[in-house]
Amino acid sequence: MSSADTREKIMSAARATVQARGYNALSFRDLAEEVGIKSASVHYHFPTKGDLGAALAKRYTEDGATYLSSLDTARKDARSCMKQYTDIFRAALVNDNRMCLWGIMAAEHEHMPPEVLEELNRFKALNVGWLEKLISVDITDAKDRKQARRRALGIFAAIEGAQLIARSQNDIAIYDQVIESYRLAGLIP
Amino acid sequence: MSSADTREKIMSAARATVQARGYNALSFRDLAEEVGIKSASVHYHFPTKGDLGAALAKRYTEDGATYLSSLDTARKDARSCMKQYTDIFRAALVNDNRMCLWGIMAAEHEHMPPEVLEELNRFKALNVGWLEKLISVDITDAKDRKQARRRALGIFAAIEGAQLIARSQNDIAIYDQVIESYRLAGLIP
DNA sequence: ACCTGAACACCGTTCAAGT
DNA sequence: ACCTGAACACCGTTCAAGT
Repeated sequence: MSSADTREKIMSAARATVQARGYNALSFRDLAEEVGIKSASVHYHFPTKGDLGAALAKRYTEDGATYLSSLDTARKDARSCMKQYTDIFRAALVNDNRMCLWGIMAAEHEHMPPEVLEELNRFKALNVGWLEKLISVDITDAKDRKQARRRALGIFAAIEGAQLIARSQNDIAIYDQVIESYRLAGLIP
Repeated sequence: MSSADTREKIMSAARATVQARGYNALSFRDLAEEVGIKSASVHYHFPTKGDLGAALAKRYTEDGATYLSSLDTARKDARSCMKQYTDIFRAALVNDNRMCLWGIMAAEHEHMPPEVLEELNRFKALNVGWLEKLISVDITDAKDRKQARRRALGIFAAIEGAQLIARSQNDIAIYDQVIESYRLAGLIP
């Protein structure tokens, strides 16, 4: 088996664990056993836990960018597009009550080395940028543009919060209800 | 020094640490040193880390209930009341970028023993109940009432998300902007 | 009643040693 | 290039022993 394969196996096992139980719960020994090597060998691929965390966050942003750009936003109305978006976070909950990597790592913010925090910011910017574009399709006024940016930030924060509260009760219905309340209130299309 | 004093000192030191760095970062050895006893002695007061966590969550709910009932909601308009509420979460951020105990423990949900999860639900119910009351002062229609409950849940989730995103960048201005975007969008009064 | 030292199985990390 | 065993200082927890 090539080194690239081992590296990939480490990353995918680690990502699943972090989304399910958090960065702090990630153990190099458990990870090694899952992959079939010794814990010291994990350090060959990722010198420190922070390096692994940064690689996970970077990959997560890349995957997110690929997925968002694959969404068909041109021929759909804003509401359908927003549903596609909120369904991403919904899928994580359906998948064994997992959480968005950004959300869980942001909550563990104090344990994150600077490289990870930088990657988290990139992920956030990617999402807020996508949302801003979605909600400002027919905005031309400069003041409205600035408000759209902040609205997009608010939408991202609110969706992360919805995931957090639904996950804390392991109840997908709560996520759906909260998202619907955002729509009824006018926060999201 | 009485045992009650030691117990209180353990709890207040632990609460500060959890709000700043999370439940997982809480170390019985560090805690013991801060309080001036040995780590084995902490176990005398709180047999397991889960017991300590549950005690923290319970106290947090009690303190929250006391504070919320102290707020003057009778003679103020809804918007002023809501500002008093969002300022609670703002204060945690101002206090060394700390987070609401509910938010950080909800994110660490997988490490929480059942007693803690129960307490977290009580805290959430307390807050959602207070918010529901606030936003439904002049609602009589039954269908609107049900919507008010879900809206209150959404507001709580959105505020937790706002705290999470602001904290991840250690930037109180982000919190203010996101809260303002909620108000402009019509999610909160 | 309250505290302690010592032990246990865990953790991330390092490093010399293997192939 | 990739992996390993052994060691280090950490962790929560237990327990017999102290006062």
